Amino acid sequence: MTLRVLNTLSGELEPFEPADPDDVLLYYCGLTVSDFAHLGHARTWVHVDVVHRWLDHAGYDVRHVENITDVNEKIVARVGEGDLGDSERAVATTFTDQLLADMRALNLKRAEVYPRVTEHVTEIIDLVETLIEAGYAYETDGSVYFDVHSFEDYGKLSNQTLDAVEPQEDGDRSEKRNPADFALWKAGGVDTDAVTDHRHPDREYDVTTPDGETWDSPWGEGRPGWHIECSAMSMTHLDSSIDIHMGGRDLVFPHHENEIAQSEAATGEQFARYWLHADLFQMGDEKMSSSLGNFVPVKDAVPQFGVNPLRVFFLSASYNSTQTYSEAAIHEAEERWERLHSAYRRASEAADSAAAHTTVTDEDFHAAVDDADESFTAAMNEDFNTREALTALSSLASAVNTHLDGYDEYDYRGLRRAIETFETFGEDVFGLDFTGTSEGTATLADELVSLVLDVREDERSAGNYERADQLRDELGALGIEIQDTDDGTEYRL
RNA sequence: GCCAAGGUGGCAGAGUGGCCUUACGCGGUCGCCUGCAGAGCGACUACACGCCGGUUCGAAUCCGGCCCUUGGCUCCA
Repeated sequence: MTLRVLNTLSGELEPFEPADPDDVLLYYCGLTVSDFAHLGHARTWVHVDVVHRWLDHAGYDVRHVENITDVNEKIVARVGEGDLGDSERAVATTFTDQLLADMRALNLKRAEVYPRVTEHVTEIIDLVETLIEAGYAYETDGSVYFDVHSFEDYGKLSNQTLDAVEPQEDGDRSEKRNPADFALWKAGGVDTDAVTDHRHPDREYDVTTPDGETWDSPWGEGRPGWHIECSAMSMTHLDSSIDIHMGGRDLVFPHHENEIAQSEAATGEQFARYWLHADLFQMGDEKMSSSLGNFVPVKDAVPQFGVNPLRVFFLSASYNSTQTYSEAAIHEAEERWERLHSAYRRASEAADSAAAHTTVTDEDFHAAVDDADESFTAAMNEDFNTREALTALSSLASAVNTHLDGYDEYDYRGLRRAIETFETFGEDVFGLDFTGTSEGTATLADELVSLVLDVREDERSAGNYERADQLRDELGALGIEIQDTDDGTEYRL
């Protein structure tokens, strides 16, 4: 059972073998904090999270680093907008705080560190100096550019040749030797044209011409280029050569291509051995993106749909295929989640009931649990096929229900195995919350509902079904669904 | 134009040569169960694989060509 992953570098499925057999160094290209995170980001996060969790499950010690880009013209563009903040750093902090809150809400495993560009300018400058000394970069008028012609392998990730890239004329930065050269360090302050471009025509700003932050460097006052930060932070917090580098497919070129060029030019080592790219999330027939303004923010979606349904929704398509937003699809995922959760609860209650015996053995049940276990593992090992893995969990739910419906006395060991499988794969690997008691509010509300249910039960016993149904309908109108079972009436919000 | 991913049943979405799985789920139909409903179980429905050729005893799955969609081509997860 070896893990195979689709490496963008080769375009092929490759056996996964970390440099150190016990550890995995994982870097995920995080966000530029210039807006609220949306479901497209959330989808990638959840998949990165599951990769992390699966590697944990496989016994690796995962060192996971995730950067936050807090220096960018788009951030500066929002200075003075509403309560976002009155400086680049303040705006970045506003969105960073929300981003981390969104991640917690999505039940993502924490990265080891969330490094920020503003905290790594020293390392960035050191890396740029190394590149200049090695002849891979040149300085012009206080700006420093990477000379793509000096790096032989340029284009190996996106499978493009310089000839294909070069015709894309840049225009404004004429001090570059070649159009494809990219900035490592930019002289002066923010690009005011870029800031203006990113301002929203319908929004009001307290500051008309905001400044971005600048730093001293050997080439004078300036700002770091976009790509250099990830190289610097990956090397600082992990190593000069790491195992996995992940990100959205839209980053393959130029961002990741440039990261490879500058990193490998500087160190002479392979920057990352496996490049995994999550495909994009679509809104209708175009991608969901901040710049297109067609996005659903995470902070709105989590309360609306719930974290478990959202995670199931994202995992119901594999990370390297596109997925399209639709409320109907998310509601379907919610039903799927409910089915899994309800089977888990039934198994737990049955295992604790007097009807469960260690002397009862349902061979079919055991075989189904074995099968779910093997299928889940095989699916995940084949490039994290979460959809197939989800299928295995559905089968497990069916197996539990079939057993409980078919037997009057229950197979205790079988139930325990099913429960453990749900917990291992559903909770630990997929990050679903099976054990949490819905919202964990065993309060006055619960007692009141119980009271109403008792009254309803009395009416039912007396044959007053009209009255009983009326109570059920009225509870339903309040958002409380009830369900009569052999073991009494259950309800959920 | 170049690079990349993809085109599968009403929807959504796995499957990469012959257990075809018409996977799993949603939807729909019918049974069981239930006072009813819901949930659950069982059965059925949908016998699909962009188009045209080719390889093969046999292809959704391999090869060639074409059409279309999405993404990237220096703001992008």
